[in-house]
Amino acid sequence: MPDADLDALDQAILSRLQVDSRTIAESIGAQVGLSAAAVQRRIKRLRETGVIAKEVAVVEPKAVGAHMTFVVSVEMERERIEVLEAFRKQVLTDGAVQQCYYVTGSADFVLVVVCRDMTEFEAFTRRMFFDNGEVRHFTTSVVMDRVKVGLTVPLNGG
Amino acid sequence: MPDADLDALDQAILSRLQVDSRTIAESIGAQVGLSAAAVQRRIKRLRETGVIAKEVAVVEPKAVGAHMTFVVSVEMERERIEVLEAFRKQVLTDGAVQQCYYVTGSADFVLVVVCRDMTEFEAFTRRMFFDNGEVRHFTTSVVMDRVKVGLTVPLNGG
DNA sequence: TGTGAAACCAGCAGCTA
DNA sequence: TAGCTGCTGGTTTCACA
Repeated sequence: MPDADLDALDQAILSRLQVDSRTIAESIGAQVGLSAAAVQRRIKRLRETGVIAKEVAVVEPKAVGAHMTFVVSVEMERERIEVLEAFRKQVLTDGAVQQCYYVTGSADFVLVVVCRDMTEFEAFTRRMFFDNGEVRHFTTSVVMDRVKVGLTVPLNGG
Repeated sequence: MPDADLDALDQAILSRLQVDSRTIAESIGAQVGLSAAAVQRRIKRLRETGVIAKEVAVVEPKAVGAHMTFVVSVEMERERIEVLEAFRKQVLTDGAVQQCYYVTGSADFVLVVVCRDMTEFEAFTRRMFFDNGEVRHFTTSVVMDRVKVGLTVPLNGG
């Protein structure tokens, strides 16, 4: 559902909801010059058309004992479609993988991985890379600071 | 606020809210064996203690014309604290930067950047890298597929 | 815009560790 | 005692006409 052409009002609504999805319609309406009901109608439409993909709670990793984050670049042995597909599936089912991007360049995949500690990360690398004959090489970067973390998308009128 | 020791009930609640923050308390309660009021109390506490950092709407990038995603590794000229701090600030204010991690290894920062098209990305690299004398080198990977994108944190009882 | 339904929130009492 | 539960009434927010 690409480009569900959104007017400035929709964009203003989205820019609020991207920051705080609990903002009540009345408050948004006051800001953008719309009645609460009108705002709710637009939000409903944004949900139905898939512009708003989902609404989620963001959990502070440290608060649940997930103290370490890693950025891992992965290079596959061969770029056969089956190999890539199998790796995709593995990634999707593994809870430690927060994000995975299939990219151009020297690496094939870039992963963001969240673990309790180094031991857990080692277990992760074993099940994901060493036990997988199709992984040629991987490079780990330890995250020292999560400078900016979000899924916010730039909106022209944002 | 590290390790606000959460029991299995809290974890079960979080695992639902991480996927869909609009899940109503009654539904969660039915699943975990708790009254709606009790669930609401716990959610409130999780918000107040910062375990739930925020609740956000996730916007489908393509739906708002953001068709391209990039993973960019950045190496700074010198690792002086001022230089790093200045870069941090720039990152935080730039809407195209969705995520930024300060990492160990050959790169200093890893960015996830979202743009409408290549032209916009070129403008981004100019203002962020070329106009910044402290950036020694950067490497761009174009994202072909966002295999897995989220901020979900693994919960032991998840 | 307004009305009905639904979800959330605060106060109270009882139970358990 | 402290903390948590379930219950209930009052309020806010939402959804639909």
